[in-house]
Amino acid sequence: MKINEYQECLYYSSNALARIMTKMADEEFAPTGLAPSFAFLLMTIEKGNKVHPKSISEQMMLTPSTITRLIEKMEYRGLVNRKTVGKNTEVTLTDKAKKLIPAITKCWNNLHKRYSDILGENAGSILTDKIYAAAKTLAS
Amino acid sequence: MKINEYQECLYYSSNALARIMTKMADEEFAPTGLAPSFAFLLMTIEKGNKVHPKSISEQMMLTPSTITRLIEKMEYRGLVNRKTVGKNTEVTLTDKAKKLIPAITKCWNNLHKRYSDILGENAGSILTDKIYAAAKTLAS
DNA sequence: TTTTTTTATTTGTATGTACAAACAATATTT
DNA sequence: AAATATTGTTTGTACATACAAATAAAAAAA
Repeated sequence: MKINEYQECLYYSSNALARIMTKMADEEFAPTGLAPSFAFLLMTIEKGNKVHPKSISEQMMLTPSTITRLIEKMEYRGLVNRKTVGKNTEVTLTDKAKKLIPAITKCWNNLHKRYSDILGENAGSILTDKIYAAAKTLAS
Repeated sequence: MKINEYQECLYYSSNALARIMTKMADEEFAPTGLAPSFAFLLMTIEKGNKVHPKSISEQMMLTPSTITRLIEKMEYRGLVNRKTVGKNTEVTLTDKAKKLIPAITKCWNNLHKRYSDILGENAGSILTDKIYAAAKTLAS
């Protein structure tokens, strides 16, 4: 089966949407002073206990090296701590970061509201599900 | 409406899918020696005439500055020519690039086949449509 | 117990993309 | 015609992400 137009290409469309969503997320998370991936990192650490880069990487669907880089920066900003235990690294939130969590959650909800208002709550939710399912399927 | 999991977030899901698709596209376009965005740039120029960065930027849904950067690199590699006409820039393919077009098209079809085989031809196509539509809606 | 393999993490380096500002040309208003 | 605004393009700079290689620890096999 041949394709003729970009919009019929999943590489093209998914990247286009991702860029738009990233911009929107940048704007919505701006009040926290964090780019969205950092906010997600903090949320991921907050959610779990005994949080290691490997598991963060799986949850966030980013490579381990990217996680290391994110953690480095958050450590530098005094938002996470790192403790090496054998070959593992345990990552925890600092108090400063814990205080940020409510603001992050709020921004996250605002982001959700912003695109839901445009796409429709239901349509947005279904689309998100389908995209996630496709990502999972294609990743394996 | 509150969300609790990443997979319910369109920013998260769309970026996850985009990363996977980018990797897949990198692999499929590798035989051409071009990263997918360069291949798309060449296809865009080939499709039109009197091709200016502005219109390329609209078709590819990338910013003008990104297009300038892509063009620069392709010019350096002898694949496109640039001619300044007033405040506009006319971009054209070199013969070397024209000879590449069939291989690019082939890779593009391979990419399409690869994810269609996993997602199903129809499901993939519908998903792509919906993603594209959402991108367009959110961009305006 | 030594050797080999696997796993987790980090480091060096590269790339795609964007924003903001600069520049340059055209169009509009006065 | 001069002044102003708009438009198209490029440049300086920054950032998120990844790959491949290096390191280090743990697990499995010999």
